[in-house]
Amino acid sequence: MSETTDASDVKRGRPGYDQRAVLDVAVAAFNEYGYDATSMGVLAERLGLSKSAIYHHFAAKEDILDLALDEALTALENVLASAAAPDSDSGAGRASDRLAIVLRGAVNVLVDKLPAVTLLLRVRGNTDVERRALARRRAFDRAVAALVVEARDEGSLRSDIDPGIVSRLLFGMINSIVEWYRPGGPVDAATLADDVLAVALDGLRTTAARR
Amino acid sequence: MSETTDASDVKRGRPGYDQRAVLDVAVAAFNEYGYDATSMGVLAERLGLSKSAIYHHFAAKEDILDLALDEALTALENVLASAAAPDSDSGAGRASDRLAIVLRGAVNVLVDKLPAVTLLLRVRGNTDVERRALARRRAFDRAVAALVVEARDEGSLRSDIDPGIVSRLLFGMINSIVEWYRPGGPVDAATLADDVLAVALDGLRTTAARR
DNA sequence: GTCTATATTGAGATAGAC
DNA sequence: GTCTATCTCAATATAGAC
Repeated sequence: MSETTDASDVKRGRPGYDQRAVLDVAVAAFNEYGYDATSMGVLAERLGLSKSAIYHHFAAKEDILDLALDEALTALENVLASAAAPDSDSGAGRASDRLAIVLRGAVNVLVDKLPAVTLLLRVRGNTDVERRALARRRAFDRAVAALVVEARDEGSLRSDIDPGIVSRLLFGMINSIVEWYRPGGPVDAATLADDVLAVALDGLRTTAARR
Repeated sequence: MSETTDASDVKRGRPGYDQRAVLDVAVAAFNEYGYDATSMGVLAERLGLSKSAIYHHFAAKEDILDLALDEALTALENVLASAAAPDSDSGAGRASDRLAIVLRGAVNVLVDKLPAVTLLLRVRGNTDVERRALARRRAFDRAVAALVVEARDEGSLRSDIDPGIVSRLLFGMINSIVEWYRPGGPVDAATLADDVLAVALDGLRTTAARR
């Protein structure tokens, strides 16, 4: 798995792909066509390689998926860890503050690692690789749901809606960003995170229009 | 396509499937494994039929997809039509009222036709059938986005967030319901629609916690 | 690190009997 | 409306040379 490469190894004169370059092209294709609908043949075409050359970098098609999913999941898990760490700036603050940190962090990860997270969100659980990824994703969701319960219990969040539904709707909103967000577009990650938090916490209705 | 069948034709003694019964089983499988990952072979297994028997009901695998997507899209388009009709109870009311009708209607369609809508939301656009479905879906999204603009312009919705982002986040939240909602579970469609509207319009934060 | 084969499996779909 | 048998093609993956 670990390649002894120096930095100059990335993007050299002729193709000469390394694992990372193959990964990026593959993940982009997976997101475009869907994992199953993407054959090693079209991957090879996009890379300008033969199919067999890809097998020099990955032992199997599913290993490409595995590596991409791990990238997304690790980033998300780090967000949770940083919000929970007592030594961080969020430390042992109010649950609602920690929740805001996690939501903002999730939006940032999503934008930062858009291809990998997009792939993760489409995993169905057909194979062992996919099931392992789903298990890690569910653990993340459970941790956020627990944070929502905490925030409600401390009085920061409304208590008239089931916290399970709240956290699902929250992440439904956040996760849907992968469907339309494109880097380099008109909206940056920070603005996007602000908007998500604004809608989620204060809603869309103007104060004038509230009954 | 149109079968001259009476009502007693559905579910007779021996298998004796009609198109609808095949459709339902197929769509369930498509949602479980993904369309591409679902072979006619496993479909046949689930139906207790041979592969070739399925071709008596549908000329091609993609025709099954086509019919299911049309079901979901027609239902969503009807929601729009009913909210826009000047003779309906929503008629030519305020844009925010019509928007609320559409959102509530979309949640109901989603719950009512959960398998078909789930399938629709996962379409990538690889084939003509999928591209046609995506085009219809985009038209729906555009109509809702226009309604959001109207509601903002009349002063009902906050104007500090781009209306394009607002409508995307709104439908991100609503569409994500297919990921976890299961009929017969603890929450019914009406409650769910109430919760979605409550979060979207008024937000999660308690009034006490607002700065 | 890449290539040209090729092995092997499983896919969607058809023919034609019952 | 369903079956068995089969066609055809494309998929993942491997062997072994350069």
